[in-house]
Amino acid sequence: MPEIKQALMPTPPWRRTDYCGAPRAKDAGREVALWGWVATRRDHGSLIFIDLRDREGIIQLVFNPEHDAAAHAVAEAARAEFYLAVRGRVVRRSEGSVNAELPTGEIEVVVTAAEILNPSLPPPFPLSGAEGAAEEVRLKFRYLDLRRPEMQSNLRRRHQALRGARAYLDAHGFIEVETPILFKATPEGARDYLVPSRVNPGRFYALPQSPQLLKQILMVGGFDRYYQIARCFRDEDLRANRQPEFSQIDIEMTGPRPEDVHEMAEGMMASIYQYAAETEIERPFPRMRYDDAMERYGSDKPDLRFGLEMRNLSAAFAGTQFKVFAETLARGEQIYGLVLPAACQLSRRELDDMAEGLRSRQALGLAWLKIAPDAWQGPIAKFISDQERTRVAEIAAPAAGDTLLMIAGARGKVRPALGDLRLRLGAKFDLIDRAALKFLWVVDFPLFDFSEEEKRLVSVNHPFTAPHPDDIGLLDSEPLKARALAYDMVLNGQEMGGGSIRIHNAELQLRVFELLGIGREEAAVKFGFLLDALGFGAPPHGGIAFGVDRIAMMVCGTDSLRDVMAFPKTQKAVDPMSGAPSEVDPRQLRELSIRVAL
RNA sequence: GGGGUCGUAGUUCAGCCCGGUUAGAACGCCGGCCUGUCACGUCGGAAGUCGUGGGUUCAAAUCCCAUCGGCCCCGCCA
Repeated sequence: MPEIKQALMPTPPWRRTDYCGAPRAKDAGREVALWGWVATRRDHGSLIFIDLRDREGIIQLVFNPEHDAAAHAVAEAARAEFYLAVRGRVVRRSEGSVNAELPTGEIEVVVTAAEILNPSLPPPFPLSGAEGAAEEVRLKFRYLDLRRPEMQSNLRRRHQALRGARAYLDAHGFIEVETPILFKATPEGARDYLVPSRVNPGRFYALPQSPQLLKQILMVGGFDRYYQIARCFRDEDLRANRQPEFSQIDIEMTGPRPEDVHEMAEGMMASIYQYAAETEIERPFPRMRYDDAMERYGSDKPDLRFGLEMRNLSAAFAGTQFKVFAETLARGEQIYGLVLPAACQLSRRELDDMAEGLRSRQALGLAWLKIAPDAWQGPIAKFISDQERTRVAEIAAPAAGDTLLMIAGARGKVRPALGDLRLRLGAKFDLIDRAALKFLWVVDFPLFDFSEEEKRLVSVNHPFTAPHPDDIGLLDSEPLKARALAYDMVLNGQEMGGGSIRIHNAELQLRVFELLGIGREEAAVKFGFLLDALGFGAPPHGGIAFGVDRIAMMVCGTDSLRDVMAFPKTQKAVDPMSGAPSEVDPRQLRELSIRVAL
């Protein structure tokens, strides 16, 4: 079997001159040598066509037994996903046999020599055509999945996005510095992945959740402008857009104001979109205060691709006869509503389902009114006075045929709930402009939130975030009212990145730790190196970090992170291809002084 | 930890409600024929622990319970 002999050879019998996807009509007459996988094979008995595929595309090969019997024999033996080397001449296809679907469709290669460099088992799922195959199978045979043009294109766009980021950052004086993967466990934030230290029995490294502290220390270390495409690890449950390990474009600058970070980040994002999508994006991005985002969209990452803005209707219902609203207001709670335009009609059933969902999940009531010119309609219409209608109309301006949806309850619950409803309605009625790129900055985040679980203040961002200069006085009196110098970049309702100006003064940092319930001693043990560093002339600094995977999802237009990562894990954080995580040899555990208690 | 949903040839799915002979289809695979196809065509063939375990029943892919796994979501996570 001549094909087996060639398959044992470590290198191909001839060099490649072109990628399969490269030749065009102008190459007619050229002798080319190609390597690639058999995408499809059409055997006419004597004449055989093979579509050969590599990363650049697909080209049609013609095997005619009258030209070369040996090459033809190879084509006869070849099957899907065999890796072939061929030589031949590029020829123009005859009129009428041109394939307009293929970029190479005006030409074909008449093969004069062919070798099977390696045969293939029949692929366990079809690589062309349908998206059909179950994700588990795709992940198990990821090397085959990655050959698919769609995955090839996604990972290349991701590569281009990173090129765009690097090009911009390089041009603006940022220095790429690598930081350790074996780092120190941190008490705040997500669960850490731990790595035992063999030479220090009983001690553990943690994989970094982000290089946050290290990049701050690089500022103290004088690098002035730093960036890194950093791998980050968080041991939390997975989602369609969340993997346990992911990448960030991590950036830190000495001495910026928030606006300086914004300008830089917008420039970088523009560069990313140029490289990865050949798209110009509009700058500067609008800015929205956190309070406004919550008030109008019920979210700290509002999707501005459609309207359906929320309004606080509490004032309109002061003194109302409608018992539920009256009780809500008496408790000091709020009524928020949004107007669904006449074009979007919800059936009674749909409204009831929505109401039921809100009641069971969040213990919130949904009320609705259909707007008719005179009398509004709905189960609660009879409780609504003329005066209330007038006042609601002033605030929310509904038109005839519209539906007014209202949720009553504590502000902290109502706004996100209505915001969530807004998103579902936007999707349901297809109000979202798919082509739009709606960037914005959300600014003036609160510095702290109160954790009901832990009965203490927690950082909204992280404990190193600087308070707004106007609010430093509030730290002592009303810390929950203090704003942070923090900002998120949001695109189409997705958080692309977030950052802040950091605390660069050890005293202020200790004060913030204290408010978070971290005493001086604990701070010294856990963050001593940071506090020490801040004590040696640490310059003011701040920065931002972007989710590379989410950026890749946006430029590829996919909903699943797994489509833009080469080797993602399943929801159970398993890699079906390698079988990780796996059990290990008892000897390895002994060396690490680890005993497993299940 | 919780909710939803799916699991049947290599793949995608039908059959399941309403239990009843040999569990079907398409694609793929194997073999034959075919010199202009491009999802080639055409003739024939092989291929299934119905996720796993238990239960109900004369009889289970089908009904019940448990369990494992994929996906989506809540919690968790910036």
